[in-house]
Amino acid sequence: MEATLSKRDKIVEAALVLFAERGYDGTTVPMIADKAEVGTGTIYRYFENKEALVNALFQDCVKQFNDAVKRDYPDLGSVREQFKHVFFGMVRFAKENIHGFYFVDTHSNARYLDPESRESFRQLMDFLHAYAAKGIEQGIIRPLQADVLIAIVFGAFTKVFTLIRAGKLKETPEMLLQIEECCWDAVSVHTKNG
Amino acid sequence: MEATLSKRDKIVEAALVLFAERGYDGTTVPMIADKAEVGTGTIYRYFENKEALVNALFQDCVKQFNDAVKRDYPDLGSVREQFKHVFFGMVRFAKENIHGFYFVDTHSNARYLDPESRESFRQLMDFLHAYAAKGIEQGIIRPLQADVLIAIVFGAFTKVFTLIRAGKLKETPEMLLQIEECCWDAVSVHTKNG
Amino acid sequence: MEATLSKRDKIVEAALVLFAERGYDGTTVPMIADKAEVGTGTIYRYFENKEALVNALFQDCVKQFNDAVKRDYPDLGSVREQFKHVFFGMVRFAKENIHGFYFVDTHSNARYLDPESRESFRQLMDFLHAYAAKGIEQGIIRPLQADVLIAIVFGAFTKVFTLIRAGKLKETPEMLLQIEECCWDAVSVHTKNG
Amino acid sequence: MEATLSKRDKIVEAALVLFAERGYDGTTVPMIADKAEVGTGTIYRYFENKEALVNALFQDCVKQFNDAVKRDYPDLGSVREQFKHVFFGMVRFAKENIHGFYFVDTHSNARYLDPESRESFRQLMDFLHAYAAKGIEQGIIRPLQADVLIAIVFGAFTKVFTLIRAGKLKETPEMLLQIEECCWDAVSVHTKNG
DNA sequence: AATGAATGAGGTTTCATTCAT
DNA sequence: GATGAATGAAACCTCATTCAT
Repeated sequence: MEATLSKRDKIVEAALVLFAERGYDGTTVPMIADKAEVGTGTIYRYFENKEALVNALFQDCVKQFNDAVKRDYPDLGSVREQFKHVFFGMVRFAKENIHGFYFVDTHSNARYLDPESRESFRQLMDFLHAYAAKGIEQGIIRPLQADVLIAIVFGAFTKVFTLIRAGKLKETPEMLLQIEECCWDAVSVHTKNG
Repeated sequence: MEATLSKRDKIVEAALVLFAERGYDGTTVPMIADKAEVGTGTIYRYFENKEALVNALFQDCVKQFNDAVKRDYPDLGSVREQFKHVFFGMVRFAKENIHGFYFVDTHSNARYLDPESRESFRQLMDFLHAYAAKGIEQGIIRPLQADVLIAIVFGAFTKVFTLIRAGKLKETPEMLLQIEECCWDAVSVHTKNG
Repeated sequence: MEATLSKRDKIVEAALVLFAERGYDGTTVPMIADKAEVGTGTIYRYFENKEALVNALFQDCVKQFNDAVKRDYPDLGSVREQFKHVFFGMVRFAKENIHGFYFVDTHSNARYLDPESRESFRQLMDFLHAYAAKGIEQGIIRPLQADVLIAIVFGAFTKVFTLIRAGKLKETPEMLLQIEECCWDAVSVHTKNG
Repeated sequence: MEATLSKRDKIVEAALVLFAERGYDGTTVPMIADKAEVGTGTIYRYFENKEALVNALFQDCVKQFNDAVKRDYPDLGSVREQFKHVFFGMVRFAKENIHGFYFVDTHSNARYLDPESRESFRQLMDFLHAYAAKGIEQGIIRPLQADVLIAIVFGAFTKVFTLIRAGKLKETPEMLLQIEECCWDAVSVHTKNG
C-alpha cells in the first residue's frame, strides 16, 4: 500500500522541501512541478494558487505537529513528565517530517498565511501556553511569561534540528535525552539541592 | 547629531528592515528605494546588484555582532563571567540593531551569500566554538558537541528577541537577567547542590 | 501551403527584419514580440535571451547563404563559371532572404556573436578564400590578397542590394548580369585584348 | 600648436571611435565621457543630447569627406583622371580619419539622423551622381544607373577599408593603386583592346 | 565651466497563472 | 484529468538626462 504517491501528494512533498530550502518567494511554481514530476498546470488542479498551496501545506504540517505533541498526552502526569512528552512529541514530528518542522518554524509569521493558518498555529501555541501556565502555577516552571518560556525551549529545539536537517549533526537517542534535560533545566525552577 | 543620513545609509537601513521583515526574495528593489526615499537607480550606484546589497548588509551586521560580543571580553574571567559577557553582548547588539540581529539569524545559510559573507559568519561561530570547548574542558559546560550548545543558547535567545522585535514582548533588565540564567542553566553542568 | 507560421518562425522572422533595420542594440525585445504578434515572454520560451536569439538568427542565415552559394557548385567548371555561380548564389540568397543577407553583412563582426557564430561565418569566408586562391594561381584572378578580392566583390554586391532592400532600386535580370560583369572585371586579370 | 585637445574635441573623438566600434545604440553617454576623460555632464554642455552629438559628428565627417574628395578636383581633367582623384580623395579621408569613414558608411541611413545630416550626405552623393552621369554620357562609364555604379565602387572601397580598420590588412601605395584599377575596371566601359 | 550623484523611464528577463489540446 | 505553451504584469537593472555643488 502507498506504492505510488498520488499527484497531489507528490506536489505537496515537493513544495514542502522547496519552501523549506528556498523559502516561499524563492520557490517558483515550475520548480515545484519539476520536482514533483507533474505538469505546471496540474498544480492548479489541486490548489487554487501558490498561496493556497503554502497555506494548505502549513495547516497540514501544524496538524501533524499538533498530533505528534498531543498523542498520548499524559493529562494526569507530572509537569516534568508532560514536558518530556511534549519534547519527544516534537522530536517525533521533526524526525518523520524534518522539512515540515523547519517549514512551520520559519513560516509561522509569514505575510501570506491566511487567518485559518494563523489560527491553527495559535491553537498549538495555546496548548503550550496552558502547559506553561500550569507549571508556573505549581512553582515548577520558572515564573516568566509563558511566551518567553516557550520561545526558549522551542528556539533551542529548532536550532538543534536545523543542524540535523543541514546534515551538520547526527542525532542519537542519548543526545536527544541530554538536550531534553538542557531544555528542562532552562525553564524549570532549581532548588538548592537540584 | 545624525541630522541627515547619507543616501547609502538610507538604502542600507531600508533594505535591512525589509529583508528582516519579508526576506530577500520577498523584497523588491523598488520597495527598498521607496522606503529609503531614493530613486530605484540610486541603489545601483552604491551596490552592484541586489545580491551585492544583501551581502554587504550581512557582513556589516556580522561585524557589528562580532564587535558587540567581543568588546571588553574578559579573557581572564571565569567561564561563567564570559558567558554572561557574551550573552549581554548579544543583547547589546540586538537592542541597538534589532533588525540586524534577526536578519543575520534568518539569512546565515542563504543561497545568495557569497564566500566572504559565509566566512565572516564562520569566524563569529568559531569564537563561540572555542568558548564552548574551553568550558567543556574545564567541566563547567555540559559535555555535548559545541554546535549543539551554541544552537541551544543562540536558538533560545533568537526566539525571545523575535518576540521583542514583533512587539509581543517588552524587554526589561530583570527579564534579561532571568533569561540569561535560563540559558546558562541549559548548558552548564549542575552539581547536586546547584 | 505555409498557411500558418509557428510561433518560433514568427519570432525569427520579426527579429530578422528588425535587426536588419535597426541593428541589435536598437531593437527591443517587446518590439520583436509586437511584430511577431506574440507575448514578450514567449520569446524566452524559444531563446534563452536576446543574445541567443541574434546568434541563432545569424547562424541560420549564414547556413542559408552557404547553401545558396554551394548548391550545384561547378567543381569542374572554369574559374569564370565558378565566379558566376557564386555571384548568382548570392543573388539567389539575397532575393529569397533580403533581410537575412543584409543582417549577415552588417552583423558579421558584432561583439555579441558567440564563437559558434563566428566560426560559421569563417567557414563561408574560407570557401571564398580557397576560390580566390585557385583563381590567382591560374593567373585568371588578379594577384591581390584574397581578402581584398573578396572584399571588393562582396562590398560591391552588398551595397547594391542595400539599395534594392531600401526600395531605391528594382533589380532586373539584365542589370544583375551587368553587375556580375562589373564584379568579374574588377577582380579578373585583363589581357590586352580584353 | 594643438598641444591639448579641447574638451569638445576629446568628446567628439571619443564618440566617433565608439560609434564606429559599437554603433549608436550600443554606445552609452557615460562610455563616451569615460573615453574622453570628461564628466558625463560635460557632454551636455557641448551637445544638446546624444542625438545632437551623433548628428554633429556625422555632418562633421561628411564635410571632411567632401573636402577630401573635392579638394583640387580636376574639373577639366578626363573622366579617368577624375575617377582617380575621387578615389584617392576617399583614400586620403579614410587614412586620416579611418573611424570617421567607417562611421559615415555605417550610419548614413540611420533613423536618428536629422534632415540636415541627410541633406549633407545627399550633397556628397549628388556630386558622385553628376560625375557618373557625365562619364556615362561620354561613353566611358558603363551605362548603368548612377546609384549602382556608386554602390559598386563605394561598396568595394568600404569593405577594403573595413579590413584595414580591423587590422586585418596593411595598406600600401601599390595595393591602393591596384584596388583603384579594380574599381575603375568595374565601372568603365571595356573596349576590345582594353 | 565642469562634475558626477541622482533619477525614472524603459530595457531585459522571470514567473504565476490560464487554456487549448 | 493532465499538460505545457503562451501570456503580460512585474521583477531586476541600465542609461539618457538633470542639477546641486
